[in-house]
Amino acid sequence: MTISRPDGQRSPTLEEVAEWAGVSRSTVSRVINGVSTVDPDLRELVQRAIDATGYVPNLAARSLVTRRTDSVALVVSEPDDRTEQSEPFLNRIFTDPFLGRITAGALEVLRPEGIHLVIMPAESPAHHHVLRYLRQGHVDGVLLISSSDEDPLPQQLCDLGIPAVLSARPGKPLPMSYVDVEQQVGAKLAAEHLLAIGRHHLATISGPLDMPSSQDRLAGFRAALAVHGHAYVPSAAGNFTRASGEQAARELFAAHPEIDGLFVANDLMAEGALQALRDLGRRVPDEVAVVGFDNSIAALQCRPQLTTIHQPLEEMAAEMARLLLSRIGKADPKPRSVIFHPRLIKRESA
Amino acid sequence: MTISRPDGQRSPTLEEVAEWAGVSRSTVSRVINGVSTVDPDLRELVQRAIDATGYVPNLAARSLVTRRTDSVALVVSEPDDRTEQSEPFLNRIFTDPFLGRITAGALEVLRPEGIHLVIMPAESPAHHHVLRYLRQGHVDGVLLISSSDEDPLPQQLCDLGIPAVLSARPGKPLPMSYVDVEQQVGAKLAAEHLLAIGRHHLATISGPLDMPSSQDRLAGFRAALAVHGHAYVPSAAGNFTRASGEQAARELFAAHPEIDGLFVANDLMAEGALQALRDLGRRVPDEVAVVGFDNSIAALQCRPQLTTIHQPLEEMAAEMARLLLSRIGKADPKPRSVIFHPRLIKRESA
DNA sequence: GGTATTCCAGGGAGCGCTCTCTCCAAGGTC
DNA sequence: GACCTTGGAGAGAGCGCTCCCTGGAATACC
Repeated sequence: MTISRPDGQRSPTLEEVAEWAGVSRSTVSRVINGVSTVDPDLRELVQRAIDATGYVPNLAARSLVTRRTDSVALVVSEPDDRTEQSEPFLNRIFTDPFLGRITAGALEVLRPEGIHLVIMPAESPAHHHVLRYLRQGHVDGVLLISSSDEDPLPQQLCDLGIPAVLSARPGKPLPMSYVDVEQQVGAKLAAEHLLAIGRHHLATISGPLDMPSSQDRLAGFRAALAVHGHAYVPSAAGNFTRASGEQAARELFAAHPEIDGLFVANDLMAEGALQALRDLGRRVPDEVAVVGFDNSIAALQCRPQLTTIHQPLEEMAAEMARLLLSRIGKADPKPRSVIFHPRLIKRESA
Repeated sequence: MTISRPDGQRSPTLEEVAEWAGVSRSTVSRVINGVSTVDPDLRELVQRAIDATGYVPNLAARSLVTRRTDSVALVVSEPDDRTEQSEPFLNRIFTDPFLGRITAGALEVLRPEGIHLVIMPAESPAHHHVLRYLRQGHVDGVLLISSSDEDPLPQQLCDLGIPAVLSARPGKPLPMSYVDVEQQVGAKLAAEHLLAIGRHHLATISGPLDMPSSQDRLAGFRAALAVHGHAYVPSAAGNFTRASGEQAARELFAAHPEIDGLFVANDLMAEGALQALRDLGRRVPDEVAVVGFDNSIAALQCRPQLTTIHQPLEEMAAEMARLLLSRIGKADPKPRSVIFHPRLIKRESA
């Protein structure tokens, strides 16, 4: 950094604070780091010196010796094969309420620990950029939001030995901690609710099929319906954006006009589907019942408001942060996973 | 950080690479940093040593001496007085397409320079947290998205002497670089378009009135209408979220059912207003014409699609990044500002 | 009263890098 | 051939901090 005080001089060092207080560097260091074996009078003297000089520890010097930076990265990753889409990656992740909830949940845990969170988008062509950032030791660990099966980032982080926690079950088995929600159970809740309100022609809009979570929701939905004798369930895949949900709904209803119950793999796409249904003149929920997934704020902003499957993203992110901190603290590399339970939130759309 | 190679040993140092190649630390350093005065053969030898050992420079050690970190922060700040709102800050900023466009624009400039961008939300109670992060020297400079007049962060960064660039004209005069768009001109474009399509009862939904940009858009709209003899212009303030736009529109139409032309200070609120109008049974654009602001992706996802005022956010962010880099490179602290031009994008809603 | 023990401040090494300075060798000049 | 210049490698200091170790003073123990 190039920090210089307003008057042009450099920011004070430990040594200068020590001189001000008439003590040794070590003593100031002890005060800064809250070591208890310091005489209270001296401690106060040093504290005054710190205040007087406006001292702030130099992070580079500190982390050179402690090998800690007290910050972790939230990396939002994107696989290769989806970069060609209409809506740019950055638009997508910064439009979906998902990221805000994750951030909020993680900060809830990290801030009290004095750990900073830096958010980094990592769309595919810039993967190496982010990887370099991580390898350089800017952060102590990584919260990785990775969607695709094909994403090499989890494996790479693993190889690098950087502590990391995943936001979902990895596509390939990997010795990493992760949190997840019971995707199949969520889908089952949706299926059973649609059946319970008397719908017979069910269909689903899934997420991208290279994502384990999308696969699980789709499989869970189909499995639940199979139990009730529904062998064939029309489906169309979107990419979790509103526009893709709208598009998928159009396709689905063009091919299967008889559909009267729709499970959509996230709320944003459900909102798009609602739009499509409105354009098609289908009344929701009278003619078509719609169930979303996420229970994001988008679900409340729809008309009609979305019945949806709640996943506790904030708690999940908080747990990710906790898992990461425990990995950073100890040298214990034993990966753990924590699975959360979804639940049905009944509103107007189904 | 606690990086250890998979096999448990620490990552290699310059010294080790030098030993591998049989040269001095200095030579390896020169190769790493692309200094030209190195024998090509030696350079290649060193390069092989780097590859073989998997060497990555230790950032802390480097920045301890260079006083550079090669990363900048994108800080999204929030003033004190707005934290009490219904929709949490993190939800708001990670739902508005705004941030994604800013990030994209900044990365466009920063990545080719090898500069990393870290995104940090800074809602008011956590200001000191972020400030500490910045003071510790994690970053070389700051791109500051600050909305309110009352936000102390610009002043604080100024006092700290951290290079920073603002995303809008600061509320109080400050020796900082900033970019902005001609807000008043944008509002004028909206006003004149609404008049041009024959609307006579105009109103506006503004942003929070503690934001200079909101004030400017409101003032610009009023001024343009005053020229055409409209003395009184009903207005209601939102907070740039969809829900607040919906709410504001309801209030406005309850008090002034005669409104036939509406200028909304951003697209997200305009989308909310469209929702309200639909609920009220007012046809857009036939009965009420609506003009938004931003030309965000949200404008395309509305029904009807929004006529809006385009502001080139990506280019503005890129310019912010350029201004910041020039401030970081040189010691020249002369602040500069760059003002962009808005333009009207005609679609369906007006 | 002498020795063992505890407590707490200071000294010093060293984290991994950059960067200046020095030095050597090769080439050029008169 | 003696001198100077230049290109390019190495040596060494030092960035600001932590942390181990040492040592002196204060206290406890026999």
